[in-house]
Amino acid sequence: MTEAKEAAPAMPRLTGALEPRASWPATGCSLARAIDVVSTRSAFLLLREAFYGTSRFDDFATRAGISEPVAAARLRELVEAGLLTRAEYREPGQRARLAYRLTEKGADLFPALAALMEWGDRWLAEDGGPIGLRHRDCGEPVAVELRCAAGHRTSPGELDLVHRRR
Amino acid sequence: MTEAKEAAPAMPRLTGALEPRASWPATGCSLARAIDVVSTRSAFLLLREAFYGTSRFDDFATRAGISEPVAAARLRELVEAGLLTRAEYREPGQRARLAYRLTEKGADLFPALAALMEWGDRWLAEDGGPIGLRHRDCGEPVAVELRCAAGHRTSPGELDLVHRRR
DNA sequence: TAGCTGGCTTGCGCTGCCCTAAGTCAGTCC
DNA sequence: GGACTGACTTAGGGCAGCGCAAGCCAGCTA
Repeated sequence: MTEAKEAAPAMPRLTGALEPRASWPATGCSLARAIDVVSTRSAFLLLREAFYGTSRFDDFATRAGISEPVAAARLRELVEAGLLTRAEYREPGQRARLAYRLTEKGADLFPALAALMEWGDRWLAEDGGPIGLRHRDCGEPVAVELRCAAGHRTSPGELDLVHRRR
Repeated sequence: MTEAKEAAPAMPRLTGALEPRASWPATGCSLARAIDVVSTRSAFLLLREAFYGTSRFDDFATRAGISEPVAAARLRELVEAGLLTRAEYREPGQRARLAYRLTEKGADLFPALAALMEWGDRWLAEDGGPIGLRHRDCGEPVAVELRCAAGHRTSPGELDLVHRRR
């Protein structure tokens, strides 16, 4: 809540057929499609728990802090969307249970969740947030970065948006 | 919809006070807080347009493909949350208009949106998605990466989750 | 002064997300 | 064979997000 003397952050630049913005519709936008898959708060929280290693129905509901009907509905949707799989497993002397596990498609959302969490740590938490990521091999903190294929670390202002051939 | 012979992707590991997961609640989770700020589809789409350089009310509504009442409500919320600012500007001979611009806080969400878009490109688009990011200086494509402070590129399976001192 | 335009607001009704509370059902444990 | 547990489903109701269709107002243009 400091006084905003905003220095208008630099943004990506539209290039080629994308310029001006008014000349094209955003149909087929991959961001919109991604949001259609994980739009709800409950879906995000269930995925968070999946990344924390949760696999059982009741654990998902209580740890994500959502009701069982919502957990059931959302887990079903995430399975249908291919982000989770249900696998039967049986501990000795126990009856068969269902475990929900991330598929490769679901696991590949990790950077997006990590980026959101990092933003929340930076802008919404008083103390930097309760949970951090560390590289196991070297113990250093891990952050989300935008890098080009040549290895340069980039900021949004250094980027061009390009229209891919279709 | 291929047959799932999933090889269970490696996930981050809980360490220290975070292990086992059942021993702590996720109160104060930065991901949950971030989602509370930008939970709705319309908020994401408006932010997308802000990153594309849109600044006027009508343009936001039509380019994001949402109705004006929703655009008005969501823009107001995003301003209140500090992601956008309203600035009056006047072109010569025109009356004053309002421009919505990203604040530093809003602009800092770019990696998260880029990560979601990248995921959508990879898993939901047939052809890799309509829009790509390039590094202006070298022309190389840009991707979201998880890197530790020592510069190592990491995958989720190489990460530890740690509890930050409070 | 009358019209036009940008930037909204208001009033509807629909749908979807979410909650609580209660019920179901299969398999184990005692 | 009765209780228990995990994994759900069903029922009922509230509220939020959304679209459509109007309406409103300030300032500029004619």
